[in-house]
Amino acid sequence: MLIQRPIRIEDQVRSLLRQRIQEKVYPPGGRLPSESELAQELGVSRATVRTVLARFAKEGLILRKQGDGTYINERLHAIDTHQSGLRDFSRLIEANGYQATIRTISIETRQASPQEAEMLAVPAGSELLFLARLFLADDRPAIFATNVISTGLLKRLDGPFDGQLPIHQFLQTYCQEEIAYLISDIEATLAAGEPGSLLACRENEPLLKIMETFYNKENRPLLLGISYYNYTILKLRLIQAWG
Amino acid sequence: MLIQRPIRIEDQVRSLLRQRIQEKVYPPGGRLPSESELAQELGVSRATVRTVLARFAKEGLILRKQGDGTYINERLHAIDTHQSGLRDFSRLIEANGYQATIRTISIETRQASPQEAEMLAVPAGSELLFLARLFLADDRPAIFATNVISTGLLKRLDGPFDGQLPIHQFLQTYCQEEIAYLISDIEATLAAGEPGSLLACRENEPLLKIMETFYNKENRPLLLGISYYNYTILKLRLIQAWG
DNA sequence: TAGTGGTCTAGACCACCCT
DNA sequence: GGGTGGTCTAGACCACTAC
Repeated sequence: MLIQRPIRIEDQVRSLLRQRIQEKVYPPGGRLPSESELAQELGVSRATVRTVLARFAKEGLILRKQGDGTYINERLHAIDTHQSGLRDFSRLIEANGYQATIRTISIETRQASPQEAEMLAVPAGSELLFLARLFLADDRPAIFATNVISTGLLKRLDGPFDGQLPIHQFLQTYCQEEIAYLISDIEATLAAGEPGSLLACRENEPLLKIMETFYNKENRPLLLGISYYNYTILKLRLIQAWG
Repeated sequence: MLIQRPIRIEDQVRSLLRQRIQEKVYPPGGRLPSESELAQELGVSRATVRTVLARFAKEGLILRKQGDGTYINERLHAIDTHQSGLRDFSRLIEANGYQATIRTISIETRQASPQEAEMLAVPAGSELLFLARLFLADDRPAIFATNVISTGLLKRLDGPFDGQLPIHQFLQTYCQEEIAYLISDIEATLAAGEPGSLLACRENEPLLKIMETFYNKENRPLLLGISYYNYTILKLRLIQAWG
């Protein structure tokens, strides 16, 4: 039996089909079996297959044609379609074919600025944990990322904190908090100061600057992030399906 | 009867609920009626209501809590959650509370560069239609956008072409082509030359540069776009829901 | 315990594309 | 005509939260 109960069937179907696409069991550019065939083969309902395929279509991984069939997007079957560029830098770096390493620049506490206090909805001057990390792609500095979080959210105030964790896992591990959504503002800026030197940029070289706020389901702001991309090493690439 | 047949029920439900949220029939931050109640009120199945709500949740417009209810995200109920920043500039400008106007800088034909020819999958030196437009927010230049398309796709070779159309409508109108998906690469650059002067930037001011390729369902590249954002006027803001 | 959203099924009918 | 994806329904059961 390919599909078994306790785990969500939808997840199993998604993993299985993604794996088959990546391993080219279904040839790039070729056609997938029909929804009914897949449902029958896996012993699940057509509706379940459809929710998985709908998600793939939204990522651009497959192209669906009414009255014809479902085709694998050969242009995207190799690249990362998860918008990881805005949430998991290690994964983004590895998806681009590099070895990802994380260097922790600093983990320290300090007081919130008025602006930080407002964005995090904490009293002015509250204590914040400040985390600065450098992400390297094959040992070349690619992204400099800083995060701040109210120490009031931490379940343990004493370290050590694992600087290798993706930020959403950091929140899970140390705060038992789940991210519901995030807002990203993207700007351009000139290399200068710490980001410039850590990313080994020439003076006044343009950099991408991304400011993020993470919220949980109660709509409470959990975390702020400011990241600097050296886009000459790493593309910030977004895929969007229409409709 | 609130919901009627010929038009897709899902679309009607989506429009209706979006309208109610925007008009604060359901108060910001408050709770929506349950799925069953909505289904009953509108005379549709719960599954249909759920597909609409799932989409809203992905846009971050609502927050869903199992065992509790569905809540309106007051933080986002006012702002545009459609990622229009990467596909419909007029809409983006208006969503930010400005008056949007489009100034056509040029519409002309020229030969494809080798790189353009490769990206559009046309023979080197093919004839391209080149379109340059400036988007103004309350008369302040905000986005300079250029597009190139193979003239081979045009159903009518002679103009005039309507420069006020969003680019996907341009493709529908003049090429009878539908966009299936697009790939956007985001970079930072320094203001210089035409983009710099049209956007009224100081020399060497940093700008966002977005390079886009649009494809149809047959995975054929239709159109290239290069856009320059003056992000001091307009934020490039992306919302992403987790999961 | 009652009510909510989350998962999953089985099946109907439609619109569309191919040959 | 036969097969495909697109839309929609009715209903079952589960996991979770509030009370």
